[in-house]
Amino acid sequence: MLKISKKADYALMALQHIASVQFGDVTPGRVVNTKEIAEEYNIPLELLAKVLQVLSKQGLIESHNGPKGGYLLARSARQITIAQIIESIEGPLAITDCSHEKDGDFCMQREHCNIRTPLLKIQDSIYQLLNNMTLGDMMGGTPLITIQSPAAQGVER
Amino acid sequence: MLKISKKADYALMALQHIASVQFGDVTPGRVVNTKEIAEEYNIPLELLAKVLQVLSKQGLIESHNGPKGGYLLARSARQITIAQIIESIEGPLAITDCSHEKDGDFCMQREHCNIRTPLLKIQDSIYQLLNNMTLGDMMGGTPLITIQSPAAQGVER
DNA sequence: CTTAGTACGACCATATTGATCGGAGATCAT
DNA sequence: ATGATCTCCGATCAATATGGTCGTACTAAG
Repeated sequence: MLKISKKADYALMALQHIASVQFGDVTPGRVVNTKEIAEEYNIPLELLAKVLQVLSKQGLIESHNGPKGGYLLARSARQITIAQIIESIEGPLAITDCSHEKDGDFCMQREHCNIRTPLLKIQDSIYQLLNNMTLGDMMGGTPLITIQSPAAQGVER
Repeated sequence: MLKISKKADYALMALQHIASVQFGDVTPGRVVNTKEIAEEYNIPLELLAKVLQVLSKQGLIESHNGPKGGYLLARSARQITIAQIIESIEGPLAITDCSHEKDGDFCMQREHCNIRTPLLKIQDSIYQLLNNMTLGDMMGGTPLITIQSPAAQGVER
């Protein structure tokens, strides 16, 4: 059903939370630890920890060790796109198996496959969609998302 | 990774094939049986059969029993959208679990969930994308996707 | 040097999906 | 009518992905 995984969900929630604390009015610049997020959103602590580790390794957030430690956004919320977040957790967007096939690495039906090209177009459109929306947009502040999907420029129907 | 299932893949291939036979130059109007499609695209016969049965039950194709039997599109290729095909097989498009929650049927983190609204916007955009492309578009060699700039206007929190 | 936190890797349980098997019911040709 | 060919339908199995857990090591602040 084209679902995104729970881990990715958790990643989005966590990043939204971190961003809102970091740029919020109350305690701006404060680091946020795993436990705080887990409790706020009822996310299993250990699982969330792993998600945050991945995000950290991917360079979306910075980790600070030790007591009083926690996580911080690595860049501005406007510079983190939804696509980046989801791909950090789930790997490259691939609507269909043959999306990133190298030469000589075909699926069984590739030979006469008639749907690869259109599917890749669709995939590209979805990617544009996700990549044109940032964490900043998600937070309400000033929602400026502009989607001009390139794949969409086709003829009208 | 936002992947669509193999069954849905098969459904798309099969429908594309049926459509191209039905409206092709060679033997227009001919019915197509399961075996022919399975062999052409290297799809496991039994699995494809089940997929076609579902498509038939969903009213996308008509089945004709007995020898010389097979399948026909139930309507014109331009009236069958990619969204309809995929949803026939995979059920309603749901990018996230809470997409179609009824009242009182919350996910654990719904209470403080901060990402539901933006995700629903994204989902809607993807749906538009899939619903604006038809089987007919897929065949014409020039797939014309039309997105009407969707999602993220005014994500309020 | 103790404590509170992250980092990391191995691990299990369950759900989903892909795929298979067996038979029942139609339909057409002969 | 009868058999061959086809769809129809339900049950089942295997593989994979996913969600979730555990234990331990490492780091930094007090």
